[in-house]
Amino acid sequence: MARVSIHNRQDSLERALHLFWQKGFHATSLKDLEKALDMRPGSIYATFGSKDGLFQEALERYARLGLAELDRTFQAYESPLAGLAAYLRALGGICDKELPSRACMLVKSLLELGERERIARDKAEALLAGMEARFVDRFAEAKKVGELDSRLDPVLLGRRLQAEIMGLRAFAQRDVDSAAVHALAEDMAQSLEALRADEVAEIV
Amino acid sequence: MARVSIHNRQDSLERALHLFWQKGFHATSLKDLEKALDMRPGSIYATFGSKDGLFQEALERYARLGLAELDRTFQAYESPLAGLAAYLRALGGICDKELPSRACMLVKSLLELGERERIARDKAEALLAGMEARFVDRFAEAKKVGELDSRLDPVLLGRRLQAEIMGLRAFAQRDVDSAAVHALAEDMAQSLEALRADEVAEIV
DNA sequence: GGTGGACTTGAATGAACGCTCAATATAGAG
DNA sequence: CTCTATATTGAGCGTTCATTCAAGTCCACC
Repeated sequence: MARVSIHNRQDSLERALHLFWQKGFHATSLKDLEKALDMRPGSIYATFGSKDGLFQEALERYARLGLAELDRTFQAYESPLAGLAAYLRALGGICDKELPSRACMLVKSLLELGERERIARDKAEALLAGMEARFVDRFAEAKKVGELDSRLDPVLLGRRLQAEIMGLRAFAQRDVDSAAVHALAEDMAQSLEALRADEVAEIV
Repeated sequence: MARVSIHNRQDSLERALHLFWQKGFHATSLKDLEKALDMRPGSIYATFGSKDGLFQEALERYARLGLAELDRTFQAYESPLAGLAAYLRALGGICDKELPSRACMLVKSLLELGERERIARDKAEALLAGMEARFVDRFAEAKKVGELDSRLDPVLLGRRLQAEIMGLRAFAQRDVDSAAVHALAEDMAQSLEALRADEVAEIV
């Protein structure tokens, strides 16, 4: 038919995600994107529509990859609580990885975006709600299999866990040493494991 | 001598703080500031030097007010743990107040600012470290008066508390209802109170 | 080996950005 | 009242912003 594209859409999106995650929406200019994607403005607009559109797709990709990692961790542990604790401990090693940012991109977006970027902001909120639901679901599962005391509320626990993760990653964004982040994550993981029904029984 | 200023520096700074806290550094333009401060660019630059300079002063003011409120809460409670729990519960009502943002401005800045605004970023980090130190100090005090088991580490507890607050306020930034935030804060407060030495004894 | 059509290019757009400075206004000192 | 010192003004600086589009490029197909 016609000329074939020299760019892989997924790959371009991955590079854009890297940049947006690192610098945030406002601080990432089209110049930056042109360089990172090795595309001229016309191509970027033909492919993604607008800077906002590209950002929203990047957000979705970020959340999709994050959820996949979450599920991978959960599937590696039969026990829901153990899976959640393992996820927390894995987050403790976030300083040792080479990432665009140690903070969660959804939280960065939630805090950065205002009324003028409402659509992207709402998307970030929705994606965060989706992650929260995943946590809630695991706690509900833990309750079902008797790991969790029946008096505990999975919704509250899920929110609390998400809040702890947000805090952990915001803390990691500071220029602190890796050991401190590991210690904090370990502490959170232990609190989580302390919810196990047989242990809770002792203090109720 | 000469013409007297028609603007109160503190008042101008307060208005700038309001704007920066609400919209963040990048999304706040000089046009916005001119309107909010009712000052023309020349006056703003004569008074504060630059947009960065104004932002840094706003950050400092924010932290100073935040620390003052912290200390006010602590002084209202003889027991360190009770003071910390009260501060958490007060944060639970953050949705009911009219604030520029429900998220912490220091965290917003930490997540938003990059290499190009390094000075302001470092300032935000330092101010966060200062708040963390305040929490650590209260936990150390709790340990000293025997409220806290001697095996617990005040530094870790302080960091954990700060992380929880960061998470709580990031959660509150989402479009959730006030009751959910109250419940989350209450849950965190109860975890904190469960650290009381006499209760810890039961599970150790 | 044209030719059609999708992809790419990059100069150009107007708007918005942070910021400057010569001009102006104003109040106290003499 | 005049002079002087400082505060304020706002037009305008050069730059950068996101975005557009006419022109050019290249491949599949006839």
